[in-house]
Amino acid sequence: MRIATWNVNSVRARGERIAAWLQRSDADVVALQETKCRDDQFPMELFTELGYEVAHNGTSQWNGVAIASRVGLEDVSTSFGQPAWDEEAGPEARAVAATCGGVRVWSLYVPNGREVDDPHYDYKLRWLERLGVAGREWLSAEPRAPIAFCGDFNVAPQDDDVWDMAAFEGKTHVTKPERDAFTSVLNAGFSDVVRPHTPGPGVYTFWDYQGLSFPKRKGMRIDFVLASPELAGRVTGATVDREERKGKGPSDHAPVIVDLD
DNA sequence: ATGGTAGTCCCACTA
Repeated sequence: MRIATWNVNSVRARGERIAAWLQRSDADVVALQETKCRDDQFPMELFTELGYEVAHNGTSQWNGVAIASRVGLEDVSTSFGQPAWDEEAGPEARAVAATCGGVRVWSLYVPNGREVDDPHYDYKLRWLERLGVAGREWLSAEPRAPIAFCGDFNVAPQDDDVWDMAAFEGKTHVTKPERDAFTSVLNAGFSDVVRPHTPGPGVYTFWDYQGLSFPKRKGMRIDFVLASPELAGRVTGATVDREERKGKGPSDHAPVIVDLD
């Protein structure tokens, strides 16, 4: 089975590329982030025509996450107890889960902290820490559960995960609290199953649209597949599809692909 | 040549 995660930066603006990529990549399950639309605006036919079922969580032009699967899609959920930015409005559309081919897949779009002194930074930390707590609870109840946390974590956990640490002085994505919050998810029993197959430095999943970042290789590795122990043991390979960042109208993120036994 | 982006509820905000 092949699973993937991809921040598409608008599913409507990138329909043609996404359909072409699905056929080229041969992914069985793909977790999408930043669909940037409501459920009623989601281009469902694009996926159903290719044999995928879709679970989408989108409430506005912001955020939006989905799972497309051609190996089944059961027990859809949008909550792991995550905090809301606005408690009255409820949680933002940043999480959706489904059981696909026996694997519990989560598509996650971790809040962008904006600036270290912005309230969104604390929101980001709380959101990630709650993910770790939820993961720990699930594995405590079922240690052999095959669970994949797929998504855009908006954290570069190691210095090798950005092109130049000096450029991140005082910036988000690389601060110790963010890295500690990311580590809290790892400590709950999840591991980055992509890095062993894509050693750095210089392997990234995101390149800003601004300033010719992609040709200059100024990228960041912020998109991950974090697997429970049972699932991690089934991983046979992983790649970052940086070719997808090229050409006309790419997302600013590349798809990340994991192969399972 | 020393700046050059792209998405959205369209021109202000998000990333």
